[in-house]
Amino acid sequence: MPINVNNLDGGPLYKGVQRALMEQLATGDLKPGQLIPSERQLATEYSVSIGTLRKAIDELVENRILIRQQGKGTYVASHDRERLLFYFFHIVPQKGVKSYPLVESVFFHKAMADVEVATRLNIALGTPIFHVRNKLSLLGDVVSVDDISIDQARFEKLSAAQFKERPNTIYNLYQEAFGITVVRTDERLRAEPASVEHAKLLQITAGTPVLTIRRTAFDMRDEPVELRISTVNTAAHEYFAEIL
Amino acid sequence: MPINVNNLDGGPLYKGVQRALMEQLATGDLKPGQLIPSERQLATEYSVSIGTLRKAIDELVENRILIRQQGKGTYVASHDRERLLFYFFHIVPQKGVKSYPLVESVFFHKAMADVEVATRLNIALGTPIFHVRNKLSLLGDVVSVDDISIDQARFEKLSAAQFKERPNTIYNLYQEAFGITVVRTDERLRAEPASVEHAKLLQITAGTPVLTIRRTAFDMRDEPVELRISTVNTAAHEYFAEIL
DNA sequence: TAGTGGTCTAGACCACGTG
DNA sequence: ACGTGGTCTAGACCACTAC
Repeated sequence: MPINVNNLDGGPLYKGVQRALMEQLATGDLKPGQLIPSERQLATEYSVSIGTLRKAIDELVENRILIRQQGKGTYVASHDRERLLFYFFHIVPQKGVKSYPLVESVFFHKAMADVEVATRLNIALGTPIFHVRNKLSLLGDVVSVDDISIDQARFEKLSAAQFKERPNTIYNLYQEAFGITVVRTDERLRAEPASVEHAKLLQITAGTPVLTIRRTAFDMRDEPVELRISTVNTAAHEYFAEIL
Repeated sequence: MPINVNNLDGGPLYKGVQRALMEQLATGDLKPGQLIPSERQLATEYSVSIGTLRKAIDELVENRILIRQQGKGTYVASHDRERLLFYFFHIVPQKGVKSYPLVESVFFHKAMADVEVATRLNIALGTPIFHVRNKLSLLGDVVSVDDISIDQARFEKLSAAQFKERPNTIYNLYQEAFGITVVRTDERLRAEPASVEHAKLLQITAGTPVLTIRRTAFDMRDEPVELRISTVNTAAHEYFAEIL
């Protein structure tokens, strides 16, 4: 049964196919880790040529929403450890090789959105949120304290236990328990003096310069999901980004 | 006269075409700002189909080495102000909109590579370098002091005057005067206490937390060109990066 | 009107993974 | 052997720019 994605909107045909696929992803019709139909099959379904269908998928693969594997098929990307380590975790040792951090929970609170959280998450001031604090260690040293804020309305029935017992990453939890996939983040960095509270957790003296990373995470519909403020001790580690 | 880029190497045909084009770019056969031959023309030259030729160009356009303009043609990218502001300058006001910094020269010295410079530029310790220091201001406030190190061997006869009188950016100078095009950078960020020297230039007190950005710039052959250490006052500005 | 890049077709054959 | 994605062809027509 052919599906019509023609230019009811005016744009190119392959963009229509792309939107149709994205819709299936956003609704959870196609789930992370799942194999999508073959290109020939999809081309028939949408009544487009194989070339056009491939062009639609090309951009989704570039954005790491789909993953092609020759001989096997095309998968919906999922938040496995390596993927997250590679794309979303930017703290590396000043000397040595990147590794995965040990995460320990400090607390799990209900709270209300302050100005910064409300602005970044695009919700009203005072909206109920979860405020989670984690400690991240590399090679035995605490290098970062993460303060995570998420809208309670988007994460109903989330419990401290889910946060503490999860075997995988937090983005993995968002994806598996709530169907929310983080596809993009933006990060704002500043140098600030460590607060007494953070200094204690980082085992440094208050006032020592620390790097703060304000990261807003966005889902497939480009709506903000999470604000995470990481307070990083850059005595032996640093933030690394490759541009272009 | 058709040119042969066939599988003497084994890889896909479009990769061969891509390498042939890259070679013309790296040698300066095709210069920044210049219009390259049309796709139909190139397809004929290299004896490939238009689809294959387009695929070769697609990746170069993604890497911002070429720029397509429908109706006009395909250009070699050049380091104009907007391009650099957009891709390589990451300091933005905490509140307000991104703008171009005012650059003032502090000094222009000959020096010798220390351990850090030698490591990053992949040259021997003590190699003669230029060490340039600039002040960057946004909206009247000094926000960054940039310490730039480049290998004297790669920039022969570079003068202080060239640095001070240039109407454009430094990368533009590299490109126009030395044929070196920066296509990629990596950046490492730390929070550190401001040195007396830097504090004075930034008009803050020594020891105040400042953000340091160690940026290594690479050319089209992926060889390091420049190490730039930016010391940034993040009282009213911040570093911004979009991930993915 | 002529030339450019942008989209689209309807195939063919190759390289890879799995049973 | 079969099905998958990867490459490649040889066109056609559209949208945009410039003259």
